[in-house]
Amino acid sequence: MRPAQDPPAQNSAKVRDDAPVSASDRPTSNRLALNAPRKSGSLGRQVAAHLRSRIMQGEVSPGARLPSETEIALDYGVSRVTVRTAIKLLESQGLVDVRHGSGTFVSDFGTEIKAGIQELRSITETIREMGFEPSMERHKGETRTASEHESIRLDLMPGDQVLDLQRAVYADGEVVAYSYDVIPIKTLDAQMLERMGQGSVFEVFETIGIIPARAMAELHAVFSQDIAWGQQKPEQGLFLLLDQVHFDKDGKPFMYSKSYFVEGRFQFVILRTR
Amino acid sequence: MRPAQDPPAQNSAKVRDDAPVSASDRPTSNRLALNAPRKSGSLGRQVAAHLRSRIMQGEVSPGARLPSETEIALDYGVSRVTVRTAIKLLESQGLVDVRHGSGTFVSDFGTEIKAGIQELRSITETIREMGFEPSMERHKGETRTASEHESIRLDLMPGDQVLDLQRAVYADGEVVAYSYDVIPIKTLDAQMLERMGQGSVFEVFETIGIIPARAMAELHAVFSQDIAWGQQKPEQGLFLLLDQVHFDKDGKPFMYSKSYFVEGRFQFVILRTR
DNA sequence: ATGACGTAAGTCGTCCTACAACTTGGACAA
DNA sequence: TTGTCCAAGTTGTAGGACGACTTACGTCAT
Repeated sequence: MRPAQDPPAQNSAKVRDDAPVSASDRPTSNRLALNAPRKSGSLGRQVAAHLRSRIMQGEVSPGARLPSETEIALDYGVSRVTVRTAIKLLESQGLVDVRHGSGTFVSDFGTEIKAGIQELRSITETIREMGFEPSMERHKGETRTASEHESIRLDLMPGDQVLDLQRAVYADGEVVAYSYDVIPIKTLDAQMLERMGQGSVFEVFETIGIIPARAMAELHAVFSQDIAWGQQKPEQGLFLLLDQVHFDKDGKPFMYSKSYFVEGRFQFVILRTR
Repeated sequence: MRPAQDPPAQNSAKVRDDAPVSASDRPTSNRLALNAPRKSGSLGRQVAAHLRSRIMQGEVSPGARLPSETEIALDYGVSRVTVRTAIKLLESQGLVDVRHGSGTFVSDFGTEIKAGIQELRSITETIREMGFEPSMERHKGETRTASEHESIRLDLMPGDQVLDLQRAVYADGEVVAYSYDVIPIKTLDAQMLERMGQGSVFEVFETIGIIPARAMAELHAVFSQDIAWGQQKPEQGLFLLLDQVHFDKDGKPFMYSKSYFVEGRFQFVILRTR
């Protein structure tokens, strides 16, 4: 799985149009039209999310200048302070580049990245955003007692029960990863347990009010024949392991997952900023 | 190399003192005392850097509340707006947690992370910050013509010369990574070329005014016997490859590096935020 | 015609003041 | 004891103002 993204033609011969995007071919006002992404968080975050989606959809091309903060503020009907917090957020994500006295520009990477590691999304969602059709196959889904190692990471009492999910993740029918998830069943009923196995676990969590806020992950290279299974089991046995614990906004861990990405099938891109 | 950091005792039985840090046992004012980190960037960034170092040095313990924005503003002699931009920056780095109506709290991770992938630092510097003594051994250091692949990534003309650096990176005398760096020699003189081989290449770049602003990296798992060399060559042959291009603030690529981290010797921690 | 210079407009950075939205803890009444 | 309400403290947003920086453009001397 290597989405549309060869050696990113950074800034070589790329045309840079430094003129702000014309306002003619888009709605005359975005006031109160914060409906594209979901409607949560502070006003600044909402504006950030909306700007983000506009950038992602290519309304402003990479390298081009955004409208000035004042214009955006008028456009959305918010104060310039709010716009600034929104832009600061996008800047910290490497999506835009703010230059004192000059303007705010869409980063040359930005739009291509999307699936950077630093953004907290489910694998399923990431695959879909990259233009592939995600699917899953459940290999195992049973409740058992948490191991000591898992109890520590998930902040559980000894003997607590967990849901052990083992699944293969596909993109357009090709296996890209093997997922080993462990979820405390404290706050789950039978119906939830069943739904967990189907699609994205994050969507299920969302329905019960658990929204992921942070994840603490370790990266490892793994060489083993005991990880993959099924028809498409890759012969090489080389994986990139993302070993992570997910936390909600209150800092409570709600899932411990080991994701083994088949080397070469999934492109990990990291944008590091100062 | 597994620095002091076992299963991070997240939020289990950790004592949370929600009282702001007392102002008695530290300088009564931080006004104009922005000397701890280097003195660059906007005022907001300076304040952020200073707050960051204060947090890192444990002046405020994880989970504890920071002084209010108003207090900090008075303390540093800046406006509350500036303090807010600083805090927003720290929040985006996952260092603090801002709660509306309640206060700003030091993240439970925060202080332990430091060496996350997302922060742009040299390997040398990272090792030092983790409490080890970094050293290097040069295996090769010669100039040659750039390959086509390298020319594309570094935005070079065909036939341009590059410095090919092959080094082993040690932490407390133990090899942790093998570094393959490619640097265009356009803007380098003979003296610089010599210094490149010694310590951190970033320090040399800094002296000639090139400051890294972004890096675009790919992650891969690699299994090969042709990467390591020297006395301590690990027998396993399993590496985590960080394949990255470094850019300065103007978006010009100035180095292409492949860093092969020996699996198990170097802990990669990623903090993902919403 | 060409280049250096100064000027002015545009944009982000910072400041000030004020109020709204939210959280927390304590006072108070049932 | 329990529940409700209120007040104080903190972060979020607003509006206006000015400083710092960048860029484009016109002027002027060469």
